[in-house]
Amino acid sequence: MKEALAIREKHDGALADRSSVRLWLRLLSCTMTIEKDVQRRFSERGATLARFDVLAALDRREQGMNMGALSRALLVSNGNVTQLVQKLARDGLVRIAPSPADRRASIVRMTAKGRAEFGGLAAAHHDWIDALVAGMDAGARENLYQALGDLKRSIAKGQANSGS
Amino acid sequence: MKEALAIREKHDGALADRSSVRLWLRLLSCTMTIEKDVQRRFSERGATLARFDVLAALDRREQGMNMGALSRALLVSNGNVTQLVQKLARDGLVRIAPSPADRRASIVRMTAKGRAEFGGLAAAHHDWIDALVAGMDAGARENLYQALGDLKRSIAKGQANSGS
DNA sequence: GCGAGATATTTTAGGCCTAAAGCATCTGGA
DNA sequence: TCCAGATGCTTTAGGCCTAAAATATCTCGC
Repeated sequence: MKEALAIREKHDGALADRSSVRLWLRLLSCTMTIEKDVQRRFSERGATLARFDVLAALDRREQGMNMGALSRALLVSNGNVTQLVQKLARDGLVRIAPSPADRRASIVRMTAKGRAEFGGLAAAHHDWIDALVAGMDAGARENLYQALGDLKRSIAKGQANSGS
Repeated sequence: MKEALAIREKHDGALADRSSVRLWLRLLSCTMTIEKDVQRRFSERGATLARFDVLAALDRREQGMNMGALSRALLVSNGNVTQLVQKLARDGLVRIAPSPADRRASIVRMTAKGRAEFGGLAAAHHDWIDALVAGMDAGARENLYQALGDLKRSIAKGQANSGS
């Protein structure tokens, strides 16, 4: 019965014969488990992670952001941002205004309603994350953070070496 | 210009005031960067990660798996597996047979064509992963692997504590 | 044997995401 | 001035994923 709590790694046993792949599968497994947990909790509150991410990017940017900046900040495609922002605007959480400087561009700002919604979700969100990492002491957390920093540098190098 | 290689973390600066959230955002950023890279490379070969995962689960299971087992192995919903398997069957990479023991169930097996396709993709896949972690020495990789093990245990504990 | 609930799967409706094509507008050089 | 290419955004077509409802079948206790 204590197996019930173990987090499973995709294709455990198959493929995992190379250490780099084993590392990647474990990384993926941890991330997906957390992400699905967070997604589920958001959806219980009628929200989604993607919409939350948009609001987070807009938070404390009183002056707003245009679509391209949002797309870059969120690491998602332009078309995706269009879709998310239009729905957020329909729901009154953001407002889209034409850019005075460039008629192709629009400026997206959070509304008061958006700010209120974001505030509530953000508080819940970091409580959830806190709970998921609560089993690690400060040293273990810092160690993981640094190790991920190593990975991050390695990824940047690896991507640079193998062209676009 | 050297900023161009830096991997960005979502809502850098906002939200990241709690160490647990900073850790989570870095984890997410590393995972997403690798995953998108892998996705892109698969799609250049006319494949997708989701389909690859199904084939990987079926690999060296000569006797096949039923849909539920696949769903559990891949950590995705039943409906999702139905859809993926039906398309793989259409493309001749897997075969769906009725279970002799249970008329509700079906047994999915990889075909020779599927096995061939999987072999090629699997080889490429671990080369890509190798390249992405090549910037870390063996010690750093082992350290990250262990640190992710800590996280994994913490997640399991955290989920257990906060009910389903 | 039978029926209630469990189980295996599929269907449906809908959200997220991308690449590529298309449209509008801007900008810099001839 | 004018226009070619760059840029900002939207649309389209399509893949991934989920939760919940619907089907079909199984199983177990009476």
